[in-house]
Amino acid sequence: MKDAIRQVTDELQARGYRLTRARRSIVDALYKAKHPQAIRALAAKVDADDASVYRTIDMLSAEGLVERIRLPDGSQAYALAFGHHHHLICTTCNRVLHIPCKGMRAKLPTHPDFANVEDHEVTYYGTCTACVA
Amino acid sequence: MKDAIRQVTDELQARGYRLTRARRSIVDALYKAKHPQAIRALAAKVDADDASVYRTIDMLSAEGLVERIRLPDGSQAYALAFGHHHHLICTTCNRVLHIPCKGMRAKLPTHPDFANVEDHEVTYYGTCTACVA
DNA sequence: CTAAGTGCAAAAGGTTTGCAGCCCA
DNA sequence: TGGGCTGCAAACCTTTTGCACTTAG
Repeated sequence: MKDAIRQVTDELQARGYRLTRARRSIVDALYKAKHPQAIRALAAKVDADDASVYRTIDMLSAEGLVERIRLPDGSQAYALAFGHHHHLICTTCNRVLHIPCKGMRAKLPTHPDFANVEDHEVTYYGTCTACVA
Repeated sequence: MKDAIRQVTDELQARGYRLTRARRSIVDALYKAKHPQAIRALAAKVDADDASVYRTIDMLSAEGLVERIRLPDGSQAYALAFGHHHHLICTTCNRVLHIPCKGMRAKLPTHPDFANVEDHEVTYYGTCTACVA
């Protein structure tokens, strides 16, 4: 499954970005992490300067290669972007689970002041099995 | 419609909080604002110290009297809390529109590692009529 | 009257930025 | 080799905290 990393790095090169040690390290860490990573957590475990981590995450985010997840406490975490999906977040341990999006074309909302809907984001909050003690 | 403010202040007193000038000013500003307010924007227009604004927003948030809205750029904004609803956010001007939640009991998601879902949050992104130039 | 709440100022973090040097293509 | 990136360090901004004073109840 090392292909997930290759997929991102190849894509970066294809888009004209250089493949540096710092960037490899960051993509690698994002891949290895089982859960979305807070920027500071990422910076701590990566072979790159804090500034580079911020710069790289901004870049990957802008390129749509990582997705930003907003945790219940208001902080943000990042993960390699996959297909469109929704999140189940455990309000106890902040674990993030994914559910594929089945498509909601049928029930897109309408509003007099809104012209068109381009994207959507759904998050469910609850308790994961590990936290129901 | 001054009742919306009274509703919050009365509720605060009922819960044992003191009704201070700073708190009045903050609730008032949140009410008068047509759109959700970033903390710093709020602090700028309010008759209270920054520290008090942070403390008050935290408190109101914890009491469920204000809701936190996450804008597409990752920043957060606050507004007096109403009934449960979803958001339509214009990705051009950041305007936030509300749609009442019709209830999604029927289609709550399931996941082997998740015990129960207690809450949900839905946001649609698109363009508002004012921004489709 | 008296404790909750405020303002002030300092400290603590987090993020951004400028720039000299490095190193990928 | 050259320009994109990086590391470093300083600057910047936001948020938190301690404490003496104020004030709502």
